Amino acid sequence: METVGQIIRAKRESLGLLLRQVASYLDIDQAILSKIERNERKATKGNIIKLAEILKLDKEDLLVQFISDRIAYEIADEDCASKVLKVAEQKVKYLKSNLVKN
Amino acid sequence: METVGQIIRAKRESLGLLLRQVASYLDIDQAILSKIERNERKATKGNIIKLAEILKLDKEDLLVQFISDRIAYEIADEDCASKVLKVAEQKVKYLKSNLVKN
DNA sequence: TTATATTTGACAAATGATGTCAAGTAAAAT
DNA sequence: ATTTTACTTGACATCATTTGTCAAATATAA
Repeated sequence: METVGQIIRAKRESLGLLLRQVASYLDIDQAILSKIERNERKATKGNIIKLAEILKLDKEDLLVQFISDRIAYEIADEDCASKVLKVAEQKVKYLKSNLVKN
Repeated sequence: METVGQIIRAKRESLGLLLRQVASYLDIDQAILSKIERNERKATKGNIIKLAEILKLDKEDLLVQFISDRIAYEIADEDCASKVLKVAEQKVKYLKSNLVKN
């Protein structure tokens, strides 16, 4: 079970890119990218999109990893976590079906 | 598909309680409670726990509704929403299995 | 050692969450 | 029809979190 940070670091190193190079492409300090890769800071959605570009990763996949990381972290300490996810899925479906109408 | 706000308002009214009474029990201004009930503001976790008490609602159930509301709202605009939830579920399981060990 | 890459922690700025307050509206009671 | 009561609204204040910068510390490699 990989985190976004691990995915990013692995791919960055396999491409032989430096923190400073990637960070400059994202327009952030390399300190932040270093922290993102070690899950000490969270990326923004914009960071993720740019990362997918420069690291040649599938944007959709990376976004899924990113958002699911956030959610998992958010509810991991709840003992009703899996019930929460089931109910959330129903609510999302409901919201989406209404988006079409409105 | 009910939101937490709708659940709270329905139960408060069925108990014949006023916004001001419930709000004072939560130690917040009634304006906030009014907004929470109409989903214009989000409750805190503490609010929810106190609401379950005073409205005689099951605490676990209400928390599930509360957190799933948050998550659904958070990802409703993503078109990969249901994939996100599936991956999140796996990650939660993984995190939980490690919590036992550490 | 020297150079290069990464990490760390202190701090600043921007954003978002949480709350107060007072004036506004709506409905019911007098 | 006025007054009272309950609720709603929006402007604003305060506080916490997020997001970032910077420089010094630490590793890694020439």
